[in-house]
Order: sequence, then C-alpha cells, then structure tokens
Amino acid sequence: MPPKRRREPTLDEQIAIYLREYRELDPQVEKVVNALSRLDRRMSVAYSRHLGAADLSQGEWEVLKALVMAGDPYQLWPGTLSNRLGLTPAAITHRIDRLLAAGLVTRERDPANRVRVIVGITEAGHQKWLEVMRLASVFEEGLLQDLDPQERGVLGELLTRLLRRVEDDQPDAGGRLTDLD
Amino acid sequence: MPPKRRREPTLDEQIAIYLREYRELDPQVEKVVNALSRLDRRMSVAYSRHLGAADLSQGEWEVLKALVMAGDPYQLWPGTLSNRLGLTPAAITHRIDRLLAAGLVTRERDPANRVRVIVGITEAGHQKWLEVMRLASVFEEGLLQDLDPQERGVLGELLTRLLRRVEDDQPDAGGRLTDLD
DNA sequence: CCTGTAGTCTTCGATATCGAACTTTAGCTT
DNA sequence: AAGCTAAAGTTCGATATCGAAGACTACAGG
Repeated sequence: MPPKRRREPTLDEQIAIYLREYRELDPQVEKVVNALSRLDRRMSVAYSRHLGAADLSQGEWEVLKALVMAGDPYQLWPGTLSNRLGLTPAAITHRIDRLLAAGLVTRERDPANRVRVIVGITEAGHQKWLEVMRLASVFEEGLLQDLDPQERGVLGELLTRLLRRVEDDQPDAGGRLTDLD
Repeated sequence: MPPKRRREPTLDEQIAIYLREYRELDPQVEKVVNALSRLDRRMSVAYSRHLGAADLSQGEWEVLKALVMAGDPYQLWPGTLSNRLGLTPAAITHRIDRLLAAGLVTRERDPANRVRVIVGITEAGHQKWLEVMRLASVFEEGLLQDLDPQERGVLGELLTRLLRRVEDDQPDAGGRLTDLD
C-alpha cells in the first residue's frame, strides 16, 4: 500500500465534532453557513488572481460591477454603494478615490442636492469591467461545472431567498438615480 | 395611495442588466456567484455585531472555531490554519498573537520538528467559542428560517459540492496533529 | 560532517477597512 | 427667517491583511 496523501476532513466531519459539544445546533444550518463563508473566501482568492492581471483590486472591481449593474446611466450615490456592498461610507470614499485616479469613474456633486455626490463610470471603466468579467467568467463556470442546469437553478433560487431575508433587514431608499423625481 | 418606499432592484433584475452587455454569460452562474458573495458580506456584518458583544473580532473567532472543529486535542499548525481559513501565514501569526494576549490560545514549538509551531486552545478559549456560538446560532437560524428542512439539506449539499471543487485545488497535507506519526 | 535546499513561521512596509469626529447642506419648527 | 436636527460624505487614527524578505530548522548528498 503506497503511503497515501492525507486528506482534509470533510465539512460534515468537522461540523459533527462541534455538534457534540453544543447539541442544540441544527446540523443543516451549520453546514450551510460554514460552506457559505468558506466558499466566499476561496472565491475571493480566485478572483484576486484574475484581477491582478487587470491591475484592479477586488474592491475596485466591486464598485465597477455595481455601477454596471445599476444600468443606464450607470450612476449611483456613495451611500447606495455603501449599502449594496455592505461597507462603511469611508471605505467607499477611498475606493472612489482610487478608481478616480485610474480614470475609471467620475465623481461630481448632485445638482439636486449638494450634499449628495454622483458617482459614474467612464468608458475606460466600462471596458475594464468587461475585461475582468471575461476572465472571471472562466473561473465561475469552473466552479459550477459539477452542477447541471437544474441544480444551478435550485441553488440560485435558495440563495436568493436567503439574501432577501438579510437584505430586507438593511433597507436602502435608493438605487438608480433616474428612479428619483 | 401612500407614497411607497422605493425598493432595491432584485438580484435577477440587476444581473439581467449586465447580461445584455455580455451575452456569453450564464445567467444561472451569475446569480449563484453574486448571491454567494453578497450573502457572505451580510453574514460578516451580522456576526460582527454579536462578536463585539463578546470582545472578539471576526478573525479571532474563525481561529477559535477552526481549533474546536479540529477536535480533541484541539491543536493545529499555523500552516494548516492558513490553508483552512484561506489567509496568508502572516495574518495567522497576528491573529494568534492577539488570541494569545487574550489568553484564549496557546503557542509552542513542535517538539517533533522545531520549525513547526503548535497552536492550541485554552479552556477560556473554548468557553469563549461557546459563548459566541450561542449568539451566532440565533442569527443563523433566522437566516435560514424561510427554508424547510428538505430545502436546507439540498442547499447544504449543493454548496458542499462547490466547496469540494475549489478546496481540492488548494490541497493541504495536514489536519489534526494526532493524525501524524 | 558540511553545505545546499526546501519548508515553516515571523517581521516589515504598504494598503484597505472601520469607527468616530467633522463639514456641509436640506428640511423643520417656532 | 434663524436656529435645530438629520443626513451624506470626507477625514483621521487605529487595526488587519497582504506580499516579500528574513530567520531558523530539517534533511539529503558529497
């Protein structure tokens, strides 16, 4: 018998261990939340690799993505970005600073309310988003390669229901600027 | 008709927008990866609230959790922590420093190989883990409250399959120290 | 043995995020 | 209309993470 490489304990095994110490926990809940956070960490690492190739940090990419997802005219307030990305306003300010220096976004005061600021995306920013998206989509496809279309649909639906539950707790008045009077 | 509060666009709506600009993307894949990263961010924010009540940072809690999940004798090498948590060794060193100062873990050289270090959990650390777990489990249950047991099982299974796919790409030799000769 | 090489953790400098204080503007209240 | 209060971003100090360089140990080959 060749000396076989040691394998990491499975998630189920690891959870089983601490369930013995705190029996009130729901094993299925623990499995879901642990898998979720681990998956996100791995995804972050993978994305970072591709983003490095495009001279962009993960945080900067998130902002560009949010702007593209906002749709025409691709403008958002910092406060909306802060809510959607789940970051403090301070972090948004700095991300915008960097993207601005790179010429990927614009920042101007909102004429309708001079306390507000309008962040927009430049053509270069739009192109950069597309460039990264091409790289990222290869990884994303690989991540889901073991799931057939039906399973992908189910997974997306279940996750969306969880998301709705948590995002409703932190509502945001805003969205696309064009939605406003 | 009362002036109704504006609602955030749904994830499906936001994805639909950028699918128009890059048609090769698989809508189901995009839905899954976007929901995943957003969920994790919201969960982080929620956990942070509870952790603050226990005077612990999220990173410190992750280390305690990994040690408990390792099972008796609750010891891991920094390198294993680094792999399991998806962080650089440097970050692990600092987290251990803090936990050490708080008296929640131990750190000693491995007698079998003096390059290695053994990180263990103290009784206080174990108690702290339990304290946080009690708080966290309330949030976790709330997060999954809309899913029946069958759906929870399906979600856990699907996520685990994704996780296996990404974690296999970054193997780690190790695990519990007792597994070694 | 002695040296070279690989592996493990720590240190160091740079950057990103957070929480809190501050600035500016808008909208109310009297 | 003057001042109050609330809201939106920015600034500031503290902390966490990363990447790269460094220190130390084990092991293999001459």
